[in-house]
Amino acid sequence: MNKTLILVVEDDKPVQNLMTTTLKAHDYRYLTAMNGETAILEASSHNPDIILLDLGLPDMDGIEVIRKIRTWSNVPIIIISARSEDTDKVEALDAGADDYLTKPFSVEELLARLRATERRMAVGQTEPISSSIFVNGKLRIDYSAGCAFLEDEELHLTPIEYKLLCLLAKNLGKVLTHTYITQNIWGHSWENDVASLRVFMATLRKKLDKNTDGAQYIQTHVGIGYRMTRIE
Amino acid sequence: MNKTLILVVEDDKPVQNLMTTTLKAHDYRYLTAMNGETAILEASSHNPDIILLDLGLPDMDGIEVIRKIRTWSNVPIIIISARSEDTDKVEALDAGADDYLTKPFSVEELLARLRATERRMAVGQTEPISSSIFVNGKLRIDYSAGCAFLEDEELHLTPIEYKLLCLLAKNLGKVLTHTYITQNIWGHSWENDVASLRVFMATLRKKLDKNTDGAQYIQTHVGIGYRMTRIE
DNA sequence: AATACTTTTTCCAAGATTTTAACACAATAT
DNA sequence: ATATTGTGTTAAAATCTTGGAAAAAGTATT
Repeated sequence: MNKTLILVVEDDKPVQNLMTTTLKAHDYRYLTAMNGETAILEASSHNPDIILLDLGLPDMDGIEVIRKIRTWSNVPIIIISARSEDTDKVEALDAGADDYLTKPFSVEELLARLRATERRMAVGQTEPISSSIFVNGKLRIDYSAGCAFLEDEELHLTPIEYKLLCLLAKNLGKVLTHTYITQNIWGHSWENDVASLRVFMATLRKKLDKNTDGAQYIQTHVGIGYRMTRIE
Repeated sequence: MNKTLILVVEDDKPVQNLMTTTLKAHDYRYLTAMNGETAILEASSHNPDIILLDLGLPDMDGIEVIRKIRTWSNVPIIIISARSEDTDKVEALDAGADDYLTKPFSVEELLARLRATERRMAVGQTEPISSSIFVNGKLRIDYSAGCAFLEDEELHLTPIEYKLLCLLAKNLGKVLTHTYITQNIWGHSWENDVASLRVFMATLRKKLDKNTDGAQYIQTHVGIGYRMTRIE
């Protein structure tokens, strides 16, 4: 097997150097990023095995970085942060982080946690090779960039429309119930949510089916819910 | 899915109580052990989903417990220890632990780490691809996608028709009484329901037997009910 | 504060599904 | 053979669901 590739996201140069020299000394390959945007870019283009992420980045909240990456990947993310409050840890872990270390951290502990993470990965070595780009017919979704295209033309989608589209795309071919969809988007399922859902479906369809000849991306299953069908 | 079962290994009664009441309040099932020997016994006999392990046990070193359990199981082990030295953490993690919390710990953090662990476990077990697909002759039902096919052509079924088809399919070869069927579909069994049932059977048959030469998926058993027969 | 944009609510015609009713025919019992 | 009961089929009626317009409410931006 190949050497483990680690993406180090840290804007403080000295700390970053400490980490990279340590990694190099212990036979890891690594990439670096100094801010959230490049972190997401590197993560989507190089598919690292593990990500070490500092929460205090200059351009965006680290939590947002976790959320973005989790939209397409299950790569282990270990947070390394100066914030030691419980609430910070809880928020990061619930956003999708796998582990949380507070600075100043012990290099030995970091290495041990890396080994533990590697060991765990080796167990379930299935890795469905999730790409950060989804394609179906003329529709294309770039999860890492957070935008969708219809034959090279970018779709202007509102946040909920985008979420909805991703949900349907991730379950291509499956019929999703109203309840499942509303649960995923609003976190609950009240009477009115289904009415809202219908409106969003209508606008989404208007945007999607604008350019396609007859093709129907979203199908209704009366009394059940909706699904995205495979095209071509 | 079932509630997560957690084995709590802790010899200090008050701490153990704190943990178990917390777990109970958050909808976990749990087992307890006060020493290493019973911990290993419980782990092997009940196959918990996660183990919370205190390193300071009366009868043996917690590290030994980790090693023993790791000889046969990859169950996630989260250490909860008073020892906060790096070397302790490194030793435990390298012995096979998945995470390490030092006392006194925040209950919220523990819960967040449990959620993170559960999430990680759930990743690997996504859809063994088959299992949720039923096949009989030219008929195919994809339960997880919620749709049915007759020789690659999708059947357009209303919710009740689909339910009915699934009910028959799941009891392939068995005769189902009218009462059993109506109970399953409407939750009750009134006089009129059997009349409705006949109508649904008719439409279902029309859709099913359209494409098959002579084959009869659904058989009538006069005075009793219906059954789906195995084809080919 | 004004503006643009997004989300939610309300409504109803159009559409789809389910139920009911009617009748011919098949099976069974007397 | 005849009566009785059960079944398949069709069509209309009743009911429920959906799409989309339009307005109201809520947010973000300038």
